[in-house]
Amino acid sequence: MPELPEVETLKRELARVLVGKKIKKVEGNFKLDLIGKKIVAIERRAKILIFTLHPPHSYLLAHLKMTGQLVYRGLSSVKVIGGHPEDPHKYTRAIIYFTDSSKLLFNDLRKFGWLKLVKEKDLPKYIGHLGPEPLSKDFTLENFKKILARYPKRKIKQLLLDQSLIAGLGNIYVDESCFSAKILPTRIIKSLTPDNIQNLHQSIIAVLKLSIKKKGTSSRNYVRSNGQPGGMVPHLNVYGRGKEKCKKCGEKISKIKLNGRGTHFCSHCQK
DNA sequence: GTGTTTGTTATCAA
DNA sequence: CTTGATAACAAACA
Repeated sequence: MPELPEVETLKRELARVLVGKKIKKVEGNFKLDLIGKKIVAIERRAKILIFTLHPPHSYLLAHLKMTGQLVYRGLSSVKVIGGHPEDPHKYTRAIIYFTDSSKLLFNDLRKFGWLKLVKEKDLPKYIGHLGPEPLSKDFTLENFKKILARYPKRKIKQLLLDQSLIAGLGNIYVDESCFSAKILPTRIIKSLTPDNIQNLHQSIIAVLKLSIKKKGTSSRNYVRSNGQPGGMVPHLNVYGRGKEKCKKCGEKISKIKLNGRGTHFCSHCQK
């Protein structure tokens, strides 16, 4: 599940290799009129990648949803037995070729992800409703408190998943942030103490930063731009660890459904 | 055949 | 306006 750290990893890796490249050809079903356009910058907003193009005033947006991958295949002439992991396959939905013969593959097993060519004036439709970036200076403790105060009756997990309030968290990092803050994801917001809120604010930032450092969580489909997995899985405390032992106290990790989402926590460490 | 996996949006209900 | 629930999208996996 590509969430903020995974998309940020892709942004950084792809920016290094794609900025300055000109598009030669596009294959796939997304009807992208990109031929002759040049990538001049790559940004991220929430879980959306934004490729700034030249000529100006148009952008290529990418959302990987649950199983999308963006894999870059450079100029390596190395032959790999059985084929490169980055080569096109059954789930390759689009390929963008560059004039230097390198290419970018968009793979997506479940077809929820998308690529879109968007004019500048239409950008707000895709990113205008999003809340603050948790790793930006907009995400202050005061700001976070104000957001929470608006929805006193929600469960904290539900609020953290709402992209219009805080941008970029998904199921993995919400569960991990709650563990790190020692609060249950089921807690009603108005029951949270100032200490709880401060811990949660710091935990969100710390968990996201650690995952970016480890290049993201590859528990399912996510891979880095080179096709390799990220290194965050060994650092997860609760997500995907139902029935395993808590690393801190040894208690069995609980797994429940909360608002239709698999939700993981330690009932001893989190209150 | 059944349930589970999850990002996002739409829709309906209270 | 808030909130909660459900469906829709799709395909693999146990």
